[in-house]
Amino acid sequence: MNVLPPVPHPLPEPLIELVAQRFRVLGEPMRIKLLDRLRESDATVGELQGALGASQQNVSKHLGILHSAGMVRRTKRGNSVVYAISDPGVFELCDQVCGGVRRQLQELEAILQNG
Amino acid sequence: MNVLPPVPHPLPEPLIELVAQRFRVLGEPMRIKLLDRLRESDATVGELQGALGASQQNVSKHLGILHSAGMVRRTKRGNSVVYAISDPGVFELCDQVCGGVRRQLQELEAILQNG
DNA sequence: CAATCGTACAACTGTGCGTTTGTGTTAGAG
DNA sequence: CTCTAACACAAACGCACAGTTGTACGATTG
Repeated sequence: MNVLPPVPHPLPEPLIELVAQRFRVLGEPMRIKLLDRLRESDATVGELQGALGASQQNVSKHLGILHSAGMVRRTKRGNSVVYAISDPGVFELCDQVCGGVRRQLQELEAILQNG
Repeated sequence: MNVLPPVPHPLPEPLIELVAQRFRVLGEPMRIKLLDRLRESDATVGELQGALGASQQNVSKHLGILHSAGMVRRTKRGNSVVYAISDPGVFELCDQVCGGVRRQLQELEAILQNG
């Protein structure tokens, strides 16, 4: 396992592009829901479709995007395709953002109560 | 300091919306650049404009979005307005994503070499 | 007070992305 | 072999947002 050197500053242009792209992949509620559901357990397209109440084409498309981004893994099982999280780092990201959001909400609440 | 309870699953709809929105704010190269520059030190709109080679209106607009998201802080200093990072958690996010991207690039490289 | 600099705001245009609709492909059942 | 179900791929529509231009506001300077 090789250790990565620290992130350079300023960030080189192509890296910025990649980072922004990765954030953009997570900037869609449907994809957050898919990942959140997959966090519980692996699932087929049909199961995800039922769980989220979305059309098959829509689910499949977003799963394709998540797959292109290397966040989920595809496995054929009989007639179905099973999806699973392939990069656990996504969880930390989401948790971190969730924490940040809730911290902000708390601050807002505090302001509303004290002001 | 109150401790936040662990994140519930499945994520409630409004929280998902907020999380996605937050990711979307970071899904724009210009805003990543602004944050990356502000990481070095606080700066005025003019300074940021010069450092990034963008128009003043554009810089101001993106700073406004970052400010609405609570990621940067505004401070008046004489004739100018100084912007600064207000949520250091953004750094961890970016670093984490940077790490993830570079890890992926390394894997790709390894595949290309061994395949 | 007038002039200038820095900044924010509003209207407009173009484009990228999400959604929908339709079709192709593969695996299993009869 | 035919039929059906599950999934992926492709094209069209519509919306939301990034970028540009023009303008208005506030502060500093002379």
